[in-house]
Amino acid sequence: MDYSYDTDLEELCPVCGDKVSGYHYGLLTCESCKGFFKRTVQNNKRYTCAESQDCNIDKTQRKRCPFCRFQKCLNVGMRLEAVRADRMRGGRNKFGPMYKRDRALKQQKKALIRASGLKMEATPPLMSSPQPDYSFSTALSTPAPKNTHPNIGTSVAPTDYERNLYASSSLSLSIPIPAHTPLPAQYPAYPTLASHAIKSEYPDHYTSSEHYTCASSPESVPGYTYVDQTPPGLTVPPLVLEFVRCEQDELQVQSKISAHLAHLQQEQNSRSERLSTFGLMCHIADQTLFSIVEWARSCIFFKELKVSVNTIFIHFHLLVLVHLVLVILVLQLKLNKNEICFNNPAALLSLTADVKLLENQPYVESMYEQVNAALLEYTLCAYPQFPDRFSQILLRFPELRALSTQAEDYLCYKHLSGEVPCNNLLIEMLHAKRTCI
DNA sequence: ATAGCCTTGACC
DNA sequence: GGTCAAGGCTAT
Repeated sequence: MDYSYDTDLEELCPVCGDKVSGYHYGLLTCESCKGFFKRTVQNNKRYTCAESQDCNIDKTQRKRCPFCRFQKCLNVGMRLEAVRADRMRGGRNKFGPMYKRDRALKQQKKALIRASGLKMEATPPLMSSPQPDYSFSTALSTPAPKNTHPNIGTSVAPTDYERNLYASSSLSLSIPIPAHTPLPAQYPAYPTLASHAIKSEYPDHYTSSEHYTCASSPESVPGYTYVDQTPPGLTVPPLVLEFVRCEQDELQVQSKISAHLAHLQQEQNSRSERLSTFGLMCHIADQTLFSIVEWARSCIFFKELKVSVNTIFIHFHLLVLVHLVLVILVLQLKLNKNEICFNNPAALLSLTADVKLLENQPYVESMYEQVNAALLEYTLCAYPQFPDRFSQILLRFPELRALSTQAEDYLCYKHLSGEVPCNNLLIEMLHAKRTCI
């Protein structure tokens, strides 16, 4: 296996693909995009796009359209609030711990992949499949998903980006999904620094308003403080490795959610009829849904599934709920990062048991078995002192499903009483599922 | 206006 | 005292 691509990819600026020079305004970017972002925010610049606001931003073309470049900066998660209103130089900001943690996670991931790569060269994978045609090694013959930065090479406004998730030719839904709640065509009219509408780093009293800290502030990432350490000398099953590999960049997911929340907050402040807390949560759940769809698009299982993936997407709203419940699981069971990787595939595959019209049932079943086998192998190796860890984890899935069903019913009820925001994707998927099954 | 290099300063 | 992300400076 060739891991150099993954390693190299982490060195690329998510905005233009140039060489990364360090963490700037919330994430790893190149020096030029750092400067561009700083100039734009500090000088409160306004740009317009001469084309259709979807210009491609790469190293050679980044100068051509500052509008789309700035839009992309925001889309990938660069933080307005990291630009200092008082222009104070030097020192450290509140993102310090987040950078540190991200670095540690990247290091862990790299070490895990490298160590397993060396091991796999020496010894063949332990796993065997009852149906060789569907075995993981076969699946891997397709290029493994390597792009952890789905936005690279594209410059899309949130609306376009979200629409693109469903317009993809290979993975589009067979059911019509109406356009998502429209976000402004212009890039979010970010508040001016002078107005202090953005919580700035300094002086610290701006922090009295918690509007822009939300869930993604470095000190509040509940549940996702993984209890990791893969024991030295452990042979990690290739499937686990694959999940670790196709996991999305956590910092970017956080940044995107944060940017979305900031945007919602701004909308809340400007619109006359404000959303209820429940309405806001629906928006946030939608955002999570996009993350999961993104994950699925890069996951080997779904690349292989091809046709029946449409059916499975319909179940994604359940996964959003599963995700929320997972936070509780993490706290209760102290799952480590490698086990967390099983959440999406395992939960998803177990949920597909409900799908009556699954076109490729044997493949799904085979994958489900492989996911379980890999998890079993991993838990036995990593926790020999807790032989029932595997069954403990597995036992939680019925609970998750039960909770998902409850949440689904609640969502339906809320929908019927008109409390779900228009064009909510969760609802659309719920409808699609009911008409499909 | 851009982007590469320089200076600064809180935190380890 | 070293690190490294802030802001600053300045050729292009």
